[in-house]
Amino acid sequence: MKLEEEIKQKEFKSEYQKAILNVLVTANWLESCSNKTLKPFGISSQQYNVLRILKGQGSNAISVNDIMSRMIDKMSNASRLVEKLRQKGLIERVQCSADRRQVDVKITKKGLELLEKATNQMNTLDQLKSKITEKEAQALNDILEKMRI
Amino acid sequence: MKLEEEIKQKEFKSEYQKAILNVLVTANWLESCSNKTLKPFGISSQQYNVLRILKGQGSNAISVNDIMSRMIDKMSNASRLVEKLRQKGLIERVQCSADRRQVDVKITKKGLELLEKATNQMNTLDQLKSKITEKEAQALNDILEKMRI
DNA sequence: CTTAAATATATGTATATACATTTAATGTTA
DNA sequence: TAACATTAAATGTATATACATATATTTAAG
Repeated sequence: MKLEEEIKQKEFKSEYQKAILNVLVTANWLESCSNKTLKPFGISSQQYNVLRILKGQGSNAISVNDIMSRMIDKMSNASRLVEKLRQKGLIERVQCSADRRQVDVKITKKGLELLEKATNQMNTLDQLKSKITEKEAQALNDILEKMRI
Repeated sequence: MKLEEEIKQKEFKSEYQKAILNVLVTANWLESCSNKTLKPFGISSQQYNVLRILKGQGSNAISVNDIMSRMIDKMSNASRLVEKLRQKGLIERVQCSADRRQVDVKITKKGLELLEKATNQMNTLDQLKSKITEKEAQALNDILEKMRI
């Protein structure tokens, strides 16, 4: 969908200004799609992100700090997200014996099951394949990574 | 900055999955830059966005609904944002006489002044020009708009 | 060993989002 | 015109973010 329609603005200063707005609008749109899909599972997209990070660690527990550094959304309240997931029984928290400041976090069986079901419903990725080519996806990645220098 | 470093993930399913993550990470990064710049002015990036929308209307007042439809971030609480801006004296709110459900919102002189100062500090745009070419910006816009179909 | 610095996590506060619901005003239609 | 639907805005609740600060623990320096 055209940016012009999306935010009802007719003119832009430059392609650069459009680029910034387009990135923001697209991220918002993606986030909103995810949240809609995840709602029936009772988790937010941030909580989903944490579960995926934990699954990526296999059976290894990782610290809250590690989770933070792997999150898409900037830091800060990983510990609160982890606590929410614990309350739902989707993760386990154990104080690390080697370093008692640290908390080892691990996904539970229940968490893995929910994650799998949710991931099956997350079809943004498959849909994307029908919208842009692989070359376009690559170009997008290159340009976005240049932006963030 | 490479996505791999940004979220400490070594492998991705596909360029498509990377694309989605890259958009989210970049938006987050942009948002965070804006917030840092705006902090000294005492407004959030959402409030800044509202002020820009109002400035775009020149001396015309527009409704809360109009503001909502022009916002980058999805709807919902435009009325609360407007209230915050009113408390700071940056906008004015007048009940519309033609339709008493509506509220006409207009930026104040103080709001315009703050907006101008803040905009001068928002150098993301200028910085972007040194990072990607205009063609790349165009390509980015095309691809992102295809994504959102 | 003791004190100071650094680290890991948690918490407090203000702000924002999402979604549902409410309230008031306006439109529509039988 | 009365009844119902629609619209504009506001509000309630749960969740998330940003930033600062607090607490506990570990590391480093003297």
